[in-house]
Amino acid sequence: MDYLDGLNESQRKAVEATEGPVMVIAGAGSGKTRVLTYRIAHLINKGVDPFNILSLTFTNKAAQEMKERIGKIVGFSEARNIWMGTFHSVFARILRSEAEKIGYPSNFTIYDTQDAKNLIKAILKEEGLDEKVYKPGLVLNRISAAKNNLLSSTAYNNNTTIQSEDRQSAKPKIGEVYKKYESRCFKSGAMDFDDLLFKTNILLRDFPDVLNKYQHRFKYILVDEYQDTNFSQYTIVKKLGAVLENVCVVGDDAQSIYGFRGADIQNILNFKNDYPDVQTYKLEQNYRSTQNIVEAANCVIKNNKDQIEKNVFTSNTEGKAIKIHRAATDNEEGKMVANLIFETQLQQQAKAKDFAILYRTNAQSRAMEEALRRKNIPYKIYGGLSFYQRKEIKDLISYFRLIINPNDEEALKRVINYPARGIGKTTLDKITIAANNYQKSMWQIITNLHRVNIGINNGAILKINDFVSMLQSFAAQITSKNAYDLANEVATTSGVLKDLYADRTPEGISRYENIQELLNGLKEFTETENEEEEDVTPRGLPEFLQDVALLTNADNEKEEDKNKVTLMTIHSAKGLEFPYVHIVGLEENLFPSQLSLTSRVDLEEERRLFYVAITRAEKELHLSFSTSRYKWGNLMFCEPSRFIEEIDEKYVEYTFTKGSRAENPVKPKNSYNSGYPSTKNDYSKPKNYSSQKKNKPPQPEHTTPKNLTKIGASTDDVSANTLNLSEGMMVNHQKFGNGVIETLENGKATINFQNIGNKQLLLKFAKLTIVK
DNA sequence: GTATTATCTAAGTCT
DNA sequence: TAGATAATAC
Repeated sequence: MDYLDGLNESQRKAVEATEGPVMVIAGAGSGKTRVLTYRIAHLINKGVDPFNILSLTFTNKAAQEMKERIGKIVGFSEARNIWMGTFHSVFARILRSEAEKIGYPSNFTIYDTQDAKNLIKAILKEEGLDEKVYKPGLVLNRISAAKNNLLSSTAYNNNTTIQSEDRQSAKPKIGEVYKKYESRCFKSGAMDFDDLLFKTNILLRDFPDVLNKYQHRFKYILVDEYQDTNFSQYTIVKKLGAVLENVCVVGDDAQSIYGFRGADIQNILNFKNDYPDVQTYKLEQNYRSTQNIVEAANCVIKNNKDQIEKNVFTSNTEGKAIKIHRAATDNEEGKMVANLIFETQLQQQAKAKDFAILYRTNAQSRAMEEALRRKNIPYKIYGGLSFYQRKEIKDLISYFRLIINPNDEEALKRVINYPARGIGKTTLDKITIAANNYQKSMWQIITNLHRVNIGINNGAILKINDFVSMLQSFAAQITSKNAYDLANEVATTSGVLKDLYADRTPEGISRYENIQELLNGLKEFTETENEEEEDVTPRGLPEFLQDVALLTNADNEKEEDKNKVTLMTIHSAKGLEFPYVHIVGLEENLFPSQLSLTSRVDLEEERRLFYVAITRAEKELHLSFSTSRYKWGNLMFCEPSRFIEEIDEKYVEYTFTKGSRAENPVKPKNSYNSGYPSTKNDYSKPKNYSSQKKNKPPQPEHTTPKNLTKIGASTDDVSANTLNLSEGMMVNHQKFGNGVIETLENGKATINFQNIGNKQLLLKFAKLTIVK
């Protein structure tokens, strides 16, 4: 089999060891995907039915790409039958066909984080709990962690450790919220992300026949990125593989970066305890990166304690030194990176798609975007708000969701009064209370208003009835119309299109366009008539909706986005590679994150994150930091990240003089290498300013004038206003027109406007101009 | 009941 | 600074 010839010794062994438990420890860039691909292809060539292979990947995109690669070896008609996808999407699919067993409808809704948070908020309100104490995000995290450890709300409430934890954090009612949350989701026929795994576990635990069925269906199980599985996922794999034990896990403990999501690095460290006769293979040769990059990554990771011993090496060329850049502000950093990319593009004939800018937090993308835009460098951003999470899209999709599952409470609440149809807060509150009283869903209440009097006045009842019959008429068309036609009908009849069209502001126009884009997507979906599947069922709305909630931006990359600079968080860069990589924002409290500094475990995860970031690079790696940065609206000083220092100096090159403070960081050519300072961490930052304090720092001495005005602009304007104004002055306000200042004290002014009389304004917000 | 305006608070990573 | 929510005006 000639496809095996392209593999090295250990890769080949890992591919050929098809029977029994196998663990592949794959260093970064060591051809892990290759092994997985060939292993599956090899199984199929050996006669294994693709339907009997379950391959769990970390993203849907990875699954898609792998399928394509396997298809090229064994043929696409075979490859498409493999069960392949993320844990979430594969088990969502299985849950749909088995849902009734656990009391769910097969058309259950998948709640995304937004939906889940909204539900938590509603529950907090009903329970009279203070949102400031019980922060919805935090409560949800707690519930999520519980589910990932397979704790139901009952188990949560009976667990003394957890209860005392919650009491100690002054949030003893989280357990009750969890209980309500659980039952509300159930009543709504909804599962959140964690439920997809949690309920799968319930299914496999309580229904031995189902477990048995899947144990024999999935004769071969492969799990990619095994180091990032949580207990819930681990248990699923363990159970499914318990009979045949053909479980192959691939991963790298050094790249475990999802601890916050419950991922347990012990799963991979302890794999051999679970399967004593495991065959272990280590892939240690890196084919991706230059020697400098590989060695730098090794330097960094050796600072961590817990790890499986391995020696990642490469026979690639030494490559260029890793460049370290300093900037004065976050915007400067953006400019600098944009300039570097621009220059490299010219000098090395590189394409835009060869570059990636990686950051720790999504908020950092803004400065990068702006700089790239100014230089006309095409870019694309992953993460942040996905298309499907935009308000207008979610609104329309909520209609779709309701058509398919009318009990979906979060969808109902979103659209029952959007566009405005006179069903206000009071009415909604009454419905909610009734739903809770009768233990029914909101939909069940509003479709039975003629039977129970819950104190809604007749006018409102009429409006509700209109809404209900509109939805019912949509639902009636579900089989007769294809997804696009029905969606169009919904968008028009519901008034969503009209409402968005009426808004002619630029944002409004873009919202309208987004809806159009969604409809276009649906059209395409409808027209690609299941060409791959044998059965030619027309694709309706239910099929489209099935796992929209699980889609991310990466999953629907457009053709025109192919040749663009990639901007993403390091987390989402996992598994990817780029010739030129810029890691930005290497500052203490940002990377490593401030929240990680108190525990060794968290700090080690940050370090692994840095390791992941470094090892994305093939040819060139640039690290940059800024000496000041906006945070929560304040300019703060930053210290360079400790991670920079962890790389041996022989692999790096500073593009500025560490001791001075006057370098222009944009021009690396003649400024690097000139004299390292003897003291560590001396990056010319004034020592008396701690980045913890929210002091307003002095202006950087040698930044460009342009930048200076930009930093100071907003604050200066305000203070100018405050300083120059005095009582009796005539000022102009954008909306209120001209008026005379009557009083003026601590940032507040009472102004007598000619048209509307007295008004109190905060000078911080009011954009006043002096008339005389 | 709805639309506009003022005020508050938040930015850690993802399915 | 922005988005979410509370307060206020209509």
